[in-house]
Amino acid sequence: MRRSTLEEVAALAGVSKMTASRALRGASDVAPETGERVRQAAKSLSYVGNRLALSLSSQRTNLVAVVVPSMSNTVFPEVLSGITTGLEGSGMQAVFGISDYDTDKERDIIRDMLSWQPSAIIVTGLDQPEETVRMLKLADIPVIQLMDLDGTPVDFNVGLSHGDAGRDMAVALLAAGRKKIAYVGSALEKDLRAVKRKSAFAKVLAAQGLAFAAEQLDDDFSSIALGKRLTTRLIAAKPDIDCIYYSNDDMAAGGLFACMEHGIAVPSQIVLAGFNGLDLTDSLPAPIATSKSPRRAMGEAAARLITDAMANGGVSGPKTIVFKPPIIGLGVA
Amino acid sequence: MRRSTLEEVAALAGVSKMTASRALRGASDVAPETGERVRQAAKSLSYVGNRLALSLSSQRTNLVAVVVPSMSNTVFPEVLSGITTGLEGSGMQAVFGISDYDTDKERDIIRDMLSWQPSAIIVTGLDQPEETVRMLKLADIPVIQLMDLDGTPVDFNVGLSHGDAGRDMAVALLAAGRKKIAYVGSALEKDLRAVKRKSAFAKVLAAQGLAFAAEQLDDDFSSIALGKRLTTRLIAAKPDIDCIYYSNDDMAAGGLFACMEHGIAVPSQIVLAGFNGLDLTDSLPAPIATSKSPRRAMGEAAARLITDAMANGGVSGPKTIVFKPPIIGLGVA
DNA sequence: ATGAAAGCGCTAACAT
DNA sequence: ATGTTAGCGCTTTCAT
Repeated sequence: MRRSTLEEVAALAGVSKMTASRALRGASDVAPETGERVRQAAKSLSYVGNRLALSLSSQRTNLVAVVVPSMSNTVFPEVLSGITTGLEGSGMQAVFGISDYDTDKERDIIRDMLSWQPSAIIVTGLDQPEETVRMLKLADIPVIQLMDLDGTPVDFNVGLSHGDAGRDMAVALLAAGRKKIAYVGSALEKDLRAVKRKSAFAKVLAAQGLAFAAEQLDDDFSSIALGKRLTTRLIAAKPDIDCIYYSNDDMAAGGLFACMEHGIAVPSQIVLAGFNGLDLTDSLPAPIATSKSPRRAMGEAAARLITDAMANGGVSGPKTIVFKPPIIGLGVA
Repeated sequence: MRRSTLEEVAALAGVSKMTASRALRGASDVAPETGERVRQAAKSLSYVGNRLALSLSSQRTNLVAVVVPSMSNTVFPEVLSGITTGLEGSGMQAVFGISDYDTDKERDIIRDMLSWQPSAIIVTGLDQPEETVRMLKLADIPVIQLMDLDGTPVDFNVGLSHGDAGRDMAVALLAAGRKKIAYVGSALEKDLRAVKRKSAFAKVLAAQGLAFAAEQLDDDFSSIALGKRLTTRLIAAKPDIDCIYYSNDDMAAGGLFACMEHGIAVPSQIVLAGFNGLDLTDSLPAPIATSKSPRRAMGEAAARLITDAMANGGVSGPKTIVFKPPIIGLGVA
């Protein structure tokens, strides 16, 4: 069954296309009775407007393109959820793409999304290669770089400093009396923000004449299972450490399970520290320290930035929104 | 900076729009040297095609609309990930919408997605109200109902029987010698598939002259924290149970943490059973039983169904693809 | 191998 | 309050 068009609705209602168009958009200047007739006609034909035509004609899609690196880390679904919530009622609609932490794929996806003429675009992080940046600039729409602040933004920037997060965690753990700190990480070639945290953390150690007492890395993406495996390996190789800094909470949670299996008391014997502040962390059988990143809030802030920019016709407030993740799970800070 | 159009590219290359169009699509009948000139022109203008115009004109979007109830349960991101993987290289592109387990919102989102003229649509479950079903049928594109098989499909159907899953788990737990089985659930008014599992489970109990020995329910959506809270409440109220069936694995994992906190041995004293087979479950400090649902595989199967339907011009194989989730984490089955 | 004309389904802008 | 004209940027179809 071919979909019916506005023209058919108009014919059935005995009016012109324009009047039908106005009526269906709840327009101002349509006679109530005419409007009713049009709406009846539309209903009886099960008319569904064609947004391709609408957007091509009106030159506005009200689409917000969003590119995130992954869906398997719960962090990003939460961000997306924040974005959709923040966009609700604005007439804007989010469209998602996944880059798999691959900059080439990211470039292609962004190009693809831009071809749909979105009204704004949100990308993750600010470490896009030059070519991608150029595309984003040429698109001539609000560009929001989300999650990270450490770098030079193209346009809008919402996030937190991963450098600061790593630094703060190092300071906190040293303050808590930890001395022999190991690092456990996943897919560091891909996860640039984890690298930023790690480097800043290491710098604090270095300033105290310290260094990571041991390290376990893997190319796979973070997961509880991987955290468990690497931790098991780590404590076998280096049983005398008193703290482990992980690339994120998934890894740290897996680390906790490894410690439990090996009868290591957490946090008294070894303190475990991650990043994100996943909901999971407050239900765990032992506390792990973490920097609580406001994922939904960042998504909502990005959404608000866009709706504001749309409303004010491009004129807007600050281009950068800074979040500061508190450290939790370390007892008294 | 206004985006350049095909016309401008053509002008710069000194050819007609049509030739430019053909060249950029890597067309068959373009002189190699002409093609090169056009591609140069496009590059120098940073030309990005307008897919609205393309799709409106060609009457094909190659968009696959996907509507899932939630993003916070890791299950759905995994399904989406399976879909995108399965679509890769087919020229099709997935677009996601979230219904928040709300049938009205689902209807609106589906209507909205249909207005973009997708080439196919994937929705979750087959319990859509009549009005939504009518819209789906009228869309006149392949419709895939995913995750569930218990009901009457509109068109294609990929999933597993939640009734069977509940029944099988009940049989397995009884076979394992469990007698006093409690139920812990979340948001059952919304999560119809969890209800199907629960009902089928209860039916097996009834056939043995048994019933749930206790029950803890909550309106909130499933989470580890909620599972922990409800389980704590349950074991306080009814300490003599020997098994708990949960609405899903998140809840069961929380249940495990509650048991650990209260010194209850899992699985010797109480067996915990969930649903999904989340990756998390094999890293946990004690085993929980679960039905391992093939989430990525279901997504990929749906994607393949679509690419096949597109390729064969609508003619295709079976309309239904059945998955059977094995029960794991119960020792010998 | 290339081009011209027509049109996809809608709205913007200008009538009336 | 309603209609008319033009056109969004591309592809399809038919010429050449």
